Amino acid sequence: MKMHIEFRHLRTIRAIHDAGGVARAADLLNITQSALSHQIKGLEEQTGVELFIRKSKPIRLSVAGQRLLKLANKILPEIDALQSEFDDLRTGKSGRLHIAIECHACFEWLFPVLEKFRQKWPDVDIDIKPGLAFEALPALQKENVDLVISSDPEKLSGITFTHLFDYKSVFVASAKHPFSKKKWIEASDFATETLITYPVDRTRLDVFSQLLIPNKIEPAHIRQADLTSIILLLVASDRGVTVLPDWVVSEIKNNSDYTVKPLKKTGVQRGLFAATRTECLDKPFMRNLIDLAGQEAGRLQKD
Amino acid sequence: MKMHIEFRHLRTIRAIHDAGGVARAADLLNITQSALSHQIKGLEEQTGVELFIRKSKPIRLSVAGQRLLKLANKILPEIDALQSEFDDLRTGKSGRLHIAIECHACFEWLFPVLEKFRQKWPDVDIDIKPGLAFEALPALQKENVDLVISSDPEKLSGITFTHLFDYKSVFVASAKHPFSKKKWIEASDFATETLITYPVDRTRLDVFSQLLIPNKIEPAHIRQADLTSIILLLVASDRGVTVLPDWVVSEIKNNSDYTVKPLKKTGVQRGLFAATRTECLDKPFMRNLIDLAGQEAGRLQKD
DNA sequence: TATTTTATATGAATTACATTCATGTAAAAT
DNA sequence: ATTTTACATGAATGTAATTCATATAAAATA
Repeated sequence: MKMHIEFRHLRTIRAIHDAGGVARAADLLNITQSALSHQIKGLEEQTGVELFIRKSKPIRLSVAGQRLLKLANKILPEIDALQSEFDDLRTGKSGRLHIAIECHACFEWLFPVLEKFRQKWPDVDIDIKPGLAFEALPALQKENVDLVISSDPEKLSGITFTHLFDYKSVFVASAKHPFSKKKWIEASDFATETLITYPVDRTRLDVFSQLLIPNKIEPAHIRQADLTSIILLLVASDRGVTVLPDWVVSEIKNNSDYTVKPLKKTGVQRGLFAATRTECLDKPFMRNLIDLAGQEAGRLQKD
Repeated sequence: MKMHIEFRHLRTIRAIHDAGGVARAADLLNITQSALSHQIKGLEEQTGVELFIRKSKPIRLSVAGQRLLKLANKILPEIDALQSEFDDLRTGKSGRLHIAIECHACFEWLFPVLEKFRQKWPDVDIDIKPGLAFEALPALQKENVDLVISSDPEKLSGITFTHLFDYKSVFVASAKHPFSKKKWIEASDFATETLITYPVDRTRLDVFSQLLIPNKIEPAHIRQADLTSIILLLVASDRGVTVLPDWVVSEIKNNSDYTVKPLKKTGVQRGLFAATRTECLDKPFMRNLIDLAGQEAGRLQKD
């Protein structure tokens, strides 16, 4: 009889020990006594050792049997634990939420959202994957990430874009800057300026994608800074100008150090979207994250 | 499809991960690709979670799949370890050696034997079970113990008695004791004496079973001591007399503090036996223990 | 001690289910 | 665009686990 040790056998050993006999164990396992008898016989042949002492009548575990029982007691709870982890995954109590962000400024509002989220869904594995500028949506399709924050919804099979909020890209300069007298800023105005941006690809910056590239304008200089607060510091000290989402500058709108102007006469309006695999929208935690993001956006807009 | 997580699945997950794909894993496991495909599909239905990401072409483990892999890497080595432990048990490299001793004085020569044995068979679980005076042989039959040291071989089914050595039970008293003038000691001589014995049942003491009980003699007093050295100390200071195996007293034979006499004119000769379950004699470590016991006995006799 | 009861073993039949075979489908590579 | 590679799937097959019917043997009981 060719046969491996299987979980069935571990359950059997445990049951025979707990129930104190094959017949009672059979009841416990909803199986016939005969099946168990065959089973342990097969197992003994497989392993080559006697697992039971058959000289007394409810049979007892031999030394080898006790060793096997020890393993059973170690292993069986682990599968049970695994199953309940899987249950959590299935019901959406736990899961993976790896995020790619196309829009760099979004960190500003995303972090508070994730903080709230983390408290509500402690079992969800949250991570932000950097360095996925272009590949963010393919990565989403390939399940390398689970959420992409993007301003450019595309029609992609299996991917759903959920609108979070709209914002305007606005020009920010020092209050002393000559452009403070202008009503709005045109693309050509940048030709003589030092533009301060996040250190990411141009295509991910609204000022380029919406204004400078279409108009084929190149700023006089470009300077990069990681953090929004650093950018604003540089701008305040007149080391350059920048373009930021309106909700980022809302806090300095009434600060006399800065001047804030719309881009073009009409302004540059953009939307922000949460891209997910469509089936992931069924997961409670994913819906909840999108809800929280919307709420946080509303809060920012009000300021 | 009703199905449990089985070791097969753990091996499969591991193989798919190691080989980097279902087809290669199938080779590794000497099974068809189709079988694995069915297998993992069944497993996913059972567990209720997707274990693989099928959007890329060699399929990759999902979060849940990685969790399962972790369990596989934890559990699979444990069965391998168990199997090799079972191999040791089967070949007799390891095993259980629980000993019951009917004759209390036997500790004297058994301990050095066990010490040698322990060094040669480090994987054998040695223990001495106390409190099995009468029940020693039934316990042996029921596999509660594996070796009984006994002076009274019986014909019992499945039990083999191996002769270890013969010894004489001899009378020991202080050199100042009046009996030092006697050629030998009779049962009736004990009627006036304080007899010092091990604190065990009379039937396990040669002086009673071979001399006093058959002759219906009761010593004047009985005093008990655990250790042979204590008994000899008491005897030396003339607090009583005792009866011990000759190999126990060999070391004090030429000591002028003691007088040693045979029991009865003919002496009381006894044999010592190792009782084991017959099938256990096939085990190398059991034969070796009996050999070692014989050797140790020879050494004691020479003194 | 004999007898009944309880507990396990076993051979044959059955059932369940894992595997294979043949083929389809879809992603990567050329 | 086409070929190649990798996985999926339905039906058939084969194997092994389970059941059924019954034997055997140890404990309990009378």
